[in-house]
Amino acid sequence: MRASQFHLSTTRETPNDAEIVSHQLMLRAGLIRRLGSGLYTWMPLGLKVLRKIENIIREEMDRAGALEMLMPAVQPAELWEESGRWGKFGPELLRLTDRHNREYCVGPTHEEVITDIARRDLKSYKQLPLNFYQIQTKFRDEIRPRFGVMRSREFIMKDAYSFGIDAASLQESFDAMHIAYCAIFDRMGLDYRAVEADSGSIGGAQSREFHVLADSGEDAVVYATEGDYAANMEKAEAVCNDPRGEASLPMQTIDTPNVHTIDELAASLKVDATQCLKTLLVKGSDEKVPVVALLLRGDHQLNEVKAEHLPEVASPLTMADAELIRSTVQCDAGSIGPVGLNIPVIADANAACMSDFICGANTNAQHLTGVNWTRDLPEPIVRDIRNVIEGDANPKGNGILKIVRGIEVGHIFQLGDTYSKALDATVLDENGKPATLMMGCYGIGVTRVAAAAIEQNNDSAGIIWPLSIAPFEAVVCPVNMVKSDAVKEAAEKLYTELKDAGVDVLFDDRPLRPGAMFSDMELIGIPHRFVVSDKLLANNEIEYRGRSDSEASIIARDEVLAKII
RNA sequence: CGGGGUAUAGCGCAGCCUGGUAGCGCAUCUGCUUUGGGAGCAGAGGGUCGUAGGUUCGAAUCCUGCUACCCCGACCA
Repeated sequence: MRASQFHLSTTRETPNDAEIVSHQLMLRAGLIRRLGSGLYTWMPLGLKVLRKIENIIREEMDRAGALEMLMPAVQPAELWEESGRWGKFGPELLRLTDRHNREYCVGPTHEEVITDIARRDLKSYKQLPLNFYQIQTKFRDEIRPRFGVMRSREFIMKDAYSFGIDAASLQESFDAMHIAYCAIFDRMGLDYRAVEADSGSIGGAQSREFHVLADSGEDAVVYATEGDYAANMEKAEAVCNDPRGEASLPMQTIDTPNVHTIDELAASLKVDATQCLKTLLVKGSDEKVPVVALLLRGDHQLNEVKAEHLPEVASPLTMADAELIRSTVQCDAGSIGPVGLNIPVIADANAACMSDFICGANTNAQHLTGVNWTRDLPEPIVRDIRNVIEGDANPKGNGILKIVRGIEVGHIFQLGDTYSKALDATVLDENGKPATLMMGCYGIGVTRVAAAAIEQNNDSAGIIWPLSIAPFEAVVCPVNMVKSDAVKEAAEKLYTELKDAGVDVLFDDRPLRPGAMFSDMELIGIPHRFVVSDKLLANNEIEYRGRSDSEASIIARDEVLAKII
């Protein structure tokens, strides 16, 4: 491709509403243009990147035996009513009405459609297992789109859905996808982790998220320093190996005026937050237990997903409001404690192994010190309800937990029979009896991968594309071609040679000064750069510089192909 | 949804307080010179100042409504 005919459109200045580096660089390099909130046009240069990402995904999905198809973006409401999601899905589902007043949504995902296909098309266990996928535009009306295509409303996703006769078959499909995903992200040259994720309300089902590691990531990824344990924050298991200390202090009531938070409590008593116990009141799961107390060590944070899964706790998790707190403990939030409570008390393991601790006295402006389990209050129910913190013990063995930031680019998940049951998708099994299909779903955010790759690979000059997803693999930069026929001829020849060798090469034939040309090519992140100039030609040489090399090197003209093939 | 902010040329901004008919940098176009790290000089084009109304002799500027966009928050015991 010749740059003069490719509409490269780079800018030196950064648009002021771009917060993170990938968004800034994508705009500056001319990969994308914003149309509206969370809506982006992919320019020719950006589309080349998307196509390369898609092709890698396609090749690996095909290799894993999945079949590509294409479903409609707009879906009838009836299907969603059948699955029960028309009512459950919140405002992020974009709903619309056609001229006949029939209701539709723009698909944020395609479980309903694919399950509908399956129930109509699949009749026998002999047709299984199957895995269908598509690469298609989705729409989710995000509360707050941000970070460019990282969290946009319209985005391109690869979604796949597997169908098996039983749980074992589902597990096989799931494992095959796990392998395929690793192959995909390996080929893209990304630093990523596959982590255990919360599997929602479906018990026993497996769920893995694939995160590209980057400091700007929106998710916390937890991994163990020894062994291969890795999980996201919702799922990461918090364990407590510390023994409970002996009770050494008597329980005392102290006045604590103007103390409402753990920080204030620790500061006023000059103790560590780890000595304080935090009591949270949440709504219970039924009318008989309207309120449940959740206990955490002062420095720990509640994990809402874990709490929500507890049978005693209402789902979705709802914090008790001021009125409910008043009627339960006769004091305000900030002075609540577990001593003398006659509601279910659920403590995190670390909270349950505290001794001589400090907590609210259930009277405003008072706290208790020297509190001890068994002696002063009954043993609590112990459950994992907190977020892990850096340095926690590895729940699966030796070592400790570390926390890094990640960008979720893929998710594989065992759906089981949730949708197949709701939509009655069955096939006949070996005994001629109807069997409900076991489904898995597997997503990759195609557009997000592009942003994540930049987030992970950039420097002050611009993007540093991994070779496999770079818009061009190499660029030929002639110096002062307008004046030198020799340079023009040599550059044309090099360009043709690279092209004929199968290299996706850009020929920067624009009449630019070298500085401007180099800056542009670095901004858009082309991995290999070859410079042709009169001086170099005199010695039959070419200058080569890899995008992440600190310096250029001079190579012989006939070493060019060997350099990159 | 709550709070804050912005809207002036393609992009980044000034002008607004104190009303008098719009300017700077980058980009664009023309010419000449220049050509190994975002060139110099000379010239040119481009804006219903988000939108609707109000005040005024006169509004980018003051007032009101609307719209769009951005940021922060939605863990508090």
